[in-house]
Amino acid sequence: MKPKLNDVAQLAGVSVTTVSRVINDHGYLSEKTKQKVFAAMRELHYQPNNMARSLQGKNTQLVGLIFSDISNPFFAELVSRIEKLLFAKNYKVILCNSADDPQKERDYLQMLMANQVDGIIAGAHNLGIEEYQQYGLPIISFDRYLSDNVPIVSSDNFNGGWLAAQTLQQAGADKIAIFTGKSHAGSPTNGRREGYEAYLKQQGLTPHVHELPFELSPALKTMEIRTILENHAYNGVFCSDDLTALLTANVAQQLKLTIPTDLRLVGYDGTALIRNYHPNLTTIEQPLADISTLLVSLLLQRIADANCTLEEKYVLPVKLIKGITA
Amino acid sequence: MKPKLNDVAQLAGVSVTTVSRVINDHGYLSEKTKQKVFAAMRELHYQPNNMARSLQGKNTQLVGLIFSDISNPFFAELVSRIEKLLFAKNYKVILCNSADDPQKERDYLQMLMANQVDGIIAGAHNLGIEEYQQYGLPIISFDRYLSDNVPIVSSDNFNGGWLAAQTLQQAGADKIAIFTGKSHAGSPTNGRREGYEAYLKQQGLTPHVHELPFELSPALKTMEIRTILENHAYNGVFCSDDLTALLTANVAQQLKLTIPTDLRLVGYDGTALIRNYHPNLTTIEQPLADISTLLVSLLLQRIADANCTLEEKYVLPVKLIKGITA
DNA sequence: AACTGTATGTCAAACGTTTATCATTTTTAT
DNA sequence: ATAAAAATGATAAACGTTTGACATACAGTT
Repeated sequence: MKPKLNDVAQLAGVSVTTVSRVINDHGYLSEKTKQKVFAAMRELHYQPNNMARSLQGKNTQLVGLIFSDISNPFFAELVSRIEKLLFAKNYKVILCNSADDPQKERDYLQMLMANQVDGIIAGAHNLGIEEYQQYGLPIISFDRYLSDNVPIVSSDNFNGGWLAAQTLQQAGADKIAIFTGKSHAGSPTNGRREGYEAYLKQQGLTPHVHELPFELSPALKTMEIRTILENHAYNGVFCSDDLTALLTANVAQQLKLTIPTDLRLVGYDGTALIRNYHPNLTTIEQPLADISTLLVSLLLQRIADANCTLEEKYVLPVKLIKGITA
Repeated sequence: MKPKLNDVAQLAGVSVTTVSRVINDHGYLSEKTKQKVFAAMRELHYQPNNMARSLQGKNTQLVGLIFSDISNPFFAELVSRIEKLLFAKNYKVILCNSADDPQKERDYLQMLMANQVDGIIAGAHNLGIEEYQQYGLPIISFDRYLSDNVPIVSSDNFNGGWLAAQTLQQAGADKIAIFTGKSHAGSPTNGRREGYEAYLKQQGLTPHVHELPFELSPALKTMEIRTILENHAYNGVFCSDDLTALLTANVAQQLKLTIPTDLRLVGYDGTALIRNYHPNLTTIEQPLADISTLLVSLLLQRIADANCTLEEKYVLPVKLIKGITA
């Protein structure tokens, strides 16, 4: 059996109370007993049972992370950063791939509650989940409206869309399309699209909006894109995420459209993966380091003081990454 | 406060015992009381406290996942799949990015123990961690030797290396290099390299091994690759992971080397990401679906019966994905 | 000698649940 | 009507830890 407090106490020749005091640094303790206790803990490879501790009212030091799917490099990088930051603060992370399935998301929420997580960071796609309100749990959202009093951290999507359109135009494009996800209220890609539309309108150009459902497989998406590019003589395309931009580049190559002479291309996200392995792609970078730092810091504030007042929205500036595609 | 068993009992007008029985489906229960209890649970949004349950000796239904870094798409996809499989079996996942830091890995292990995880799946890079043996916890390893009696699941690295070399040769290459990570005992990339060397030897060709340390940033790696390609007239390169293959393709483009006429290229991993967004890349696909299924299934076996005998090694077949780079 | 501060111990309650035991009541079958 | 089976309850112990109340012992100061 695993060693318990009692075993440590026996080996160290002290009482359980003393051992517990050592562990929690509580009350008077001599250096000598501390050392004895630590030695005993080491010898037995003792690990306090977190279940028992948190039953006592201690925090679980667990945080739930709900994202649609971390096999998407953007979320992978975000989750990786968040995990690192939280680990440094002595928190552990329970990972949830909600797969954009509201029921799964609901199940995950329940599960996280049952596991007594101290808080949740959510960046899932499902909107209007009333459950988020019910539990009085600290929650911070990335880029999605979940419910009132759940703060939202996001990049400046509007400005990003504007910047993308501007970049395309300045690179010589005048028939500029946007490939974006299905727009539903509260979705962040809306902001990107609005920024794009606003810029085009200001310049007297017509927006051309193509909605590619988020759930579409890359193969189907490729077909769609191919059809679109064949039927419209666009010379500039803004893709509201980098992966779609890669598909578009692939299609362009198939159609013998040279980038950036025939077709200019701007993506969105600018993960390390894209910057490192696709330095050619012009894209709008979301400040992932700042985003994750802010998400974590806000969550920890809420955990420390459930009633602390936070802003409703935190919008972080984006940055143009100049490649050669626009 | 959160509702507890007692509150549910009161509302349903039954005893705690009965509620507990309903929850655990234990003993005689009438349909009527069951419904009453379920209704009360719903009304209160009751969630059993998993901490308390597992203190009772119940499993925590928690599994620890230790990988070097999920911002690497390969691990992201693997972790994503594992999480989905485990969630379907009612397990939750605690994510650990060990960052290839032995101390962090050790800390994570401790932490997972303290959280009473039922088991661990590890694919971290650090070798010879004696801690793995100490705790009598079910562990399954991906592609790394951790300790005796920790089963290893991996793809057929040797055959993959062989296949890659063969593919390059059959595509017309005769000066074939390998770009691989630093080799240390127990590392899986060794197998890939050995397969590559074996094939070349069999064909009477000289192996050219270039070790690019795993920790190198993409920018530095790119420089290294550039130097290598400039100083050797290779017409075929096998990269022991797809990301390095992408870098090599980028460098080739800079050096005006046409792929596959001047330079043939084969990668390794074949994640969905690569297959979807880089269909041109010829690569060796690790069967991620099978790998994750097997990892999970072995772990669950070990959890169900700590003494069940498992093989030491499970080697899953790889598959050549024919792109146009070789 | 009396006091103070430091260091440890004993004991017990509490956290929320499970589970066993025993008891009681209701239902069903004969 | 009687026995067996089904349904529920009351009670308490257990899981491993924390924490408070209280007691005791010894060191160093006055």
